Amino acid sequence: MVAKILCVAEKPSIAKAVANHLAGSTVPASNVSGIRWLKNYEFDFSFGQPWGHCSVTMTSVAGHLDRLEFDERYRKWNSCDPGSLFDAPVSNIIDKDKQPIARNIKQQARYAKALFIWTDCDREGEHIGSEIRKLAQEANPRIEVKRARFSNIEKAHVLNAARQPIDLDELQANAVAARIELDLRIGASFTRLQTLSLQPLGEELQGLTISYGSCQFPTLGFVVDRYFRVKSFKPEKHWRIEMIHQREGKKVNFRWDRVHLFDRMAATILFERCLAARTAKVVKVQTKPTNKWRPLPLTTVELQKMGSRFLGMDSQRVMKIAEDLYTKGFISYPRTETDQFDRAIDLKKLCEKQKNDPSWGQYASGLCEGGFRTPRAGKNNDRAHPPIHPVIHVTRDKLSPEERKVYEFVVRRFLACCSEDAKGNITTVEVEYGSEIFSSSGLVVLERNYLDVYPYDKWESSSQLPQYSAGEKFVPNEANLVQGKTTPPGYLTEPELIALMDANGIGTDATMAEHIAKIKERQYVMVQARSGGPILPDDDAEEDRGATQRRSRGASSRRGRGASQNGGGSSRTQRSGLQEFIPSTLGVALIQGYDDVGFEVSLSKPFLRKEVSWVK
DNA sequence: GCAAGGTC
Repeated sequence: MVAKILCVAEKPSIAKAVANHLAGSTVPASNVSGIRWLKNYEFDFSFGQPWGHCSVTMTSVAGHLDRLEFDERYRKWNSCDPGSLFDAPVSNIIDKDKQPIARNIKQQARYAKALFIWTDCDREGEHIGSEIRKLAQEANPRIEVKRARFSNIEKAHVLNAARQPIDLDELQANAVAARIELDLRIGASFTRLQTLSLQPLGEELQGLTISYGSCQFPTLGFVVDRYFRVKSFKPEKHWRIEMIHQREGKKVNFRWDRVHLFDRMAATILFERCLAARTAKVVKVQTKPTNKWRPLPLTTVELQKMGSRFLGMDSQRVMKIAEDLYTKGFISYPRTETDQFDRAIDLKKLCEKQKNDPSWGQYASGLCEGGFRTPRAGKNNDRAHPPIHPVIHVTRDKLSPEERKVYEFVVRRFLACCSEDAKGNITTVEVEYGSEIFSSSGLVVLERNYLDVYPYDKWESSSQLPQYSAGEKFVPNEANLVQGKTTPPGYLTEPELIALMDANGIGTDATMAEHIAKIKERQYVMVQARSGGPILPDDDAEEDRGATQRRSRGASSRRGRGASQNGGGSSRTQRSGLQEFIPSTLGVALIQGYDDVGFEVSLSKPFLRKEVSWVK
């Protein structure tokens, strides 16, 4: 008799894709009673030894099945001292809406020889695998359990994974079990303690849930930390030498190599040497090619950052839309840390699918006709999902306005990844004036390449430098000692917060947006549109030019480092319209309160959480 | 009325 093997994936889309690959053709889906979107796929497949030719049922769960909860008598908020939640009995239950999924696995496991677990190859996937195993073994104690190791759903890779199964990683599964229990006990006990003891302190606190969470607090901590850095900022005076030369009707503003000095006397002495020298000497004129690199393949974190920067949506909204697009089959899985495409994915074919779009179709055609370049590879690979990319072409009328924005971004980003870098020439003129070196540069963009399809990056030719030749001397038209001062940082913006959470291991790509939404909902932080004010970390701001200055306005546009690779571009345009986070009195008080308690490890800082969720 | 992590 043919052996039966049960395969269970983490989500329906993987079950479907894997089933079709293993079967070699589209497998009909059969319904599972009690749950509309769950399907079973039945087909034959030859696993390697010892299983051989088998009859397979492929199905899935939808994330975790189990939920950890306190026993009945601890559930009411006033039923116990919050501290007792640290050792109150807890148990795993399966929510009612997940019961049909569990029932399906048990039914299918009953007559199966083996269970193959196809959950994502990450820590949570390992734990979900252990939940599936527990169910299967309840129905069939003798079932053999294996795990497929796969990092994408490309056919050859999937077939390979099916034939070389490994074992579940118990250590990782256990680490997640510990994480779940800690989060529940600490979250529930601190939340009850805070809410019950703080609410009576003020009218404004009535009815508020004053929650504590191992991720929400470090998230809030970042906002509060920045707030205090802005508040306690003391401007420092500095001085710089400005030198302007006019030639061919153009005003050339030379930058001082030292940028500025905080010592007035030193700056003055250097400035006087410049004046004493009278003439400046051109020491180097150099024109060299420069590139602006195309973007890296798209990760979740990057999608969220770009969303709040360019699409006018907060990170939670962007993720919601991206998930909808994924569910409809328009884009790939939107929760990924991977910024490198696997060789096995046919990227050209994906470009081809975009050929008929009225906006970027022509550009996509260009890629198909020779413009295609293999994308750059970033440093991250979660071995579970490819970078976010469009799966099929979708016409405008099938999308809501917000869906359209996110889909368009995903497509343009993908096409940009598959393009050539932008190319230009940068000319730098370096002069010696007194004892000091000054320089100025001009950029000519020669080939826009990926920029044509990716308007989110800016790289434009600057005004051109007049001719200079090495060795020549000239008398500057103006030389000034300019006093400026350092400017405070801005309040934290959403892309900055996401970057901090990412770098410090707070939350996962799937949950960072939720934590941000949570601290807003709890009224720990407020959001305001960034407008004017001391935003730009640019020493041109807030200059006090004093009485001696003759410098004309409008000549300062040459300050930018036109050729910086991967640079963020001018911050002024990118930052306008951005939201920034200001902590509420409550938010500040909570963070300060915890810091004042002086735990060995600060709960407002990310270090403890990072240790809990650290992988290897 | 609590957490964070999956996913539909």
